[in-house]
Amino acid sequence: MAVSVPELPEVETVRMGLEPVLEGKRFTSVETRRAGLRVPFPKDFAKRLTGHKVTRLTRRAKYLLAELDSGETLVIHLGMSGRISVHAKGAPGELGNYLHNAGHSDGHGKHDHVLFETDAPARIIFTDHRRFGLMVLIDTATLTDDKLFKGLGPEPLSGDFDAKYLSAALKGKKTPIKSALLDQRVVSGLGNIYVCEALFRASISPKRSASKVSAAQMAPLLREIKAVLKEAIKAGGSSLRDYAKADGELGNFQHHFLVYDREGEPCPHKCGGTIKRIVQAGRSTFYCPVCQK
DNA sequence: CCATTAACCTGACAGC
DNA sequence: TGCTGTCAGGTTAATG
Repeated sequence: MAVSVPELPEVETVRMGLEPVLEGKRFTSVETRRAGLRVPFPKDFAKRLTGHKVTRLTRRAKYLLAELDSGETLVIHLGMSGRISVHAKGAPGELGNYLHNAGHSDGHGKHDHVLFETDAPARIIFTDHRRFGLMVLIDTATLTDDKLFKGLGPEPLSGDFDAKYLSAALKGKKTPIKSALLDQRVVSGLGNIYVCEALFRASISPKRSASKVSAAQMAPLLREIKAVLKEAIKAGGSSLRDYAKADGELGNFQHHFLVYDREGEPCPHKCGGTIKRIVQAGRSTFYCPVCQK
């Protein structure tokens, strides 16, 4: 299966993998290989990072947040194809079991756009062949007011994302439930793949109008969204431990999905249906027309 | 205000 | 072999 696009669980996996080489560590050098990604790098980007310590590494939606002791936060979005790999600066293996050595990359690959070195001592390479990613620096004090974060819906794994909230958020929305769940203002962090998977698991048709998701369907929908994300995060954690033993990179996710990219295959619910692919709002949707109502 | 669509970008792949 | 065209999807600006 192809390497998938980073959604919430993948970003969380990257966060978990980066934590040991970033949290409490100081940037000793930062190098950019181009003017920017989806947006230009901030003014004096390297200068504003170098010498500063990462006090916390967190995640909001699909954004990684590296809080610095300078009062700024480094915000990283992986876009569609962003990958992060961690390498030893010296001899292989000297970093211990938190090293995820991508092996094949020396940081001079065609799409290696940003190199961070820390006093871990580790070299962190940001690779993004399609450059839909983003890196900005934002004042930590006003981070939540920033336009990137201001309109974001609740974290799907938080207690705020419950039946009461979701019913209200979907009320009056004529757009299909599939599109509504991709809207980061409704809930943040879901992408095309996990929305397809959650709707399948909850047996809800992606074509159903958002406002017409019944009260009875709300609980399964919430449960399956949370479950599929948790399972993917768990799988990501396992893969991190595997990568510590073998070559790999943070973000090289190869999950197994029930319906995504399975057009023409029999429905895994064994309802006799066949997985169909349709396009909604310009995105592929995979679902079972028989058991998703 | 709301909903839909195109644009950004490059690698992979199908078809000729 | 190599060309051309299409597709993938997170986010956002533009359009209806």
